[in-house]
Amino acid sequence: MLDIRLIRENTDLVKQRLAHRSGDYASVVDELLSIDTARRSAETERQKLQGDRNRISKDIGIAKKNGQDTSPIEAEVRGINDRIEEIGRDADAADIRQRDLLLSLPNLPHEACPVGHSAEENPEVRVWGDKPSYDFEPKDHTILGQTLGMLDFEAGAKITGSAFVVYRGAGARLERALINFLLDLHTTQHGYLEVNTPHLVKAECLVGTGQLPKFGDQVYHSPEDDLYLIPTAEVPVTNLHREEILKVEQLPIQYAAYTPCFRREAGSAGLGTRGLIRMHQFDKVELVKITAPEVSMAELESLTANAEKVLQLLGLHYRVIELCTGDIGFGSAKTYDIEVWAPGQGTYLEVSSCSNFGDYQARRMNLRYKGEDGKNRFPHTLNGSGTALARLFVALVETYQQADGSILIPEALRSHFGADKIS
RNA sequence: GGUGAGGUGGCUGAGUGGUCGAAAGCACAUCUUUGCUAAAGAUGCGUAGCCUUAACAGCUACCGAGGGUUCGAAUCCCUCCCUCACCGCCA
Repeated sequence: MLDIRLIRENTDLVKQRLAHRSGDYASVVDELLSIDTARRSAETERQKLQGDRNRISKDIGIAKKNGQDTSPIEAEVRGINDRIEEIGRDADAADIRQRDLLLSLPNLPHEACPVGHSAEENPEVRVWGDKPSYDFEPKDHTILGQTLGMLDFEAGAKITGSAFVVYRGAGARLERALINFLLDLHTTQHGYLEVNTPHLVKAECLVGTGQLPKFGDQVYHSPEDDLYLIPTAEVPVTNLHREEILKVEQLPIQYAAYTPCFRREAGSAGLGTRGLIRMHQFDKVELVKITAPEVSMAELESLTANAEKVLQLLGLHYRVIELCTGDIGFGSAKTYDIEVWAPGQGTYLEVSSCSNFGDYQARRMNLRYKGEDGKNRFPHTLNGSGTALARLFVALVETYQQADGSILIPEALRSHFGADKIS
């Protein structure tokens, strides 16, 4: 959520930054400004009337004590109350409208975020390793997975539907080994605290991180309980501190969490979504940071490095790209994507998206910290996958496949997996 | 799911219709004094909005949430939520 005062006082700057995003928000800003003016004038009027009422009511109490007849002034207060109610309706309506508009406005891209219109303009930041070469035709993970009895897409479709999968045998074990490997790495080497959160959350959590109200059609919802299946651990983990005032000594807060993620993927079904690459449910280890504003950009770099370490240890070739203003997510001010090479696909797969949200999410969830000077401030929130499992699984089995159809387990994963190959 | 108790400021905890945004204590901050591994005293110390501003100040709202009664609600009424205890059920 943007600060209404920033919009009021630096309208041009706000419009100019938003203009770099895809989508047109100038008219929303204009409506916001006129609603804000109306809201404040109604609010001022209401508060003045409430002040009148409070004063006169006190007088009534005193007059009654003195045994005086108070019925004329009581009638006067009733008249004031009618006007308070009337003007209050305007003030409340404007307030609700203003909040709705603010929630529908995306974050301002940071000045460090490269300007561009679409994914084609995302600059490549760095590349690690090389594309592996094979003296045979590398197979797709769906072939490998089914041949080795690791992946059963038919069973997934049978019990739930398309874009759900059943991991079996070595596949299930590999998935579990990867989760443990990731959590162990981030908690013992990178200083994150492991948390294990509910997979169902209240609507306000999704508002807090930005999925609601705008992207409600992308999340699974249980109407009886008004609970939502989490699309990412970012939601429960970042909201752990919603409505709180943190102490400055608590910062930075660093959490790592494994959860399954549930996504409806409305409108994108069947589009280049072979195998594990785009599922309605997938596992992910998420990294979340809450930091002081001054250090958030540096923390984004370290968070991204923490995610990259995963791929380095597993020996997987990857590249890091920076999302341009036309491609960054709704709430993000700056984002790096990490894309791992999948030889069977002949393409890079996004396995991590590391973003600095600035104070955008903190404002939405009213998360603050008390600064050195005793003033309450909004901290910055960051998160990134560390990493998404399904696609990491794809890259791993496709990269380490052998001519005989077996799969080597990279050194770093062997103690977690308990074997050095799958055959 | 049942029964009972309860939800007040960072914490403890008063407060059952009128000058209560809320006593007192603790914690915290600044200052003073005595002096030294501490003590005493003074002052300050919630959140948000509005209006102003160089700053201060002022006003309004908030005592779990939402409604209601009233000229006036932390206080009375209704609904809901949550916490704790015991019982039931259960992985």
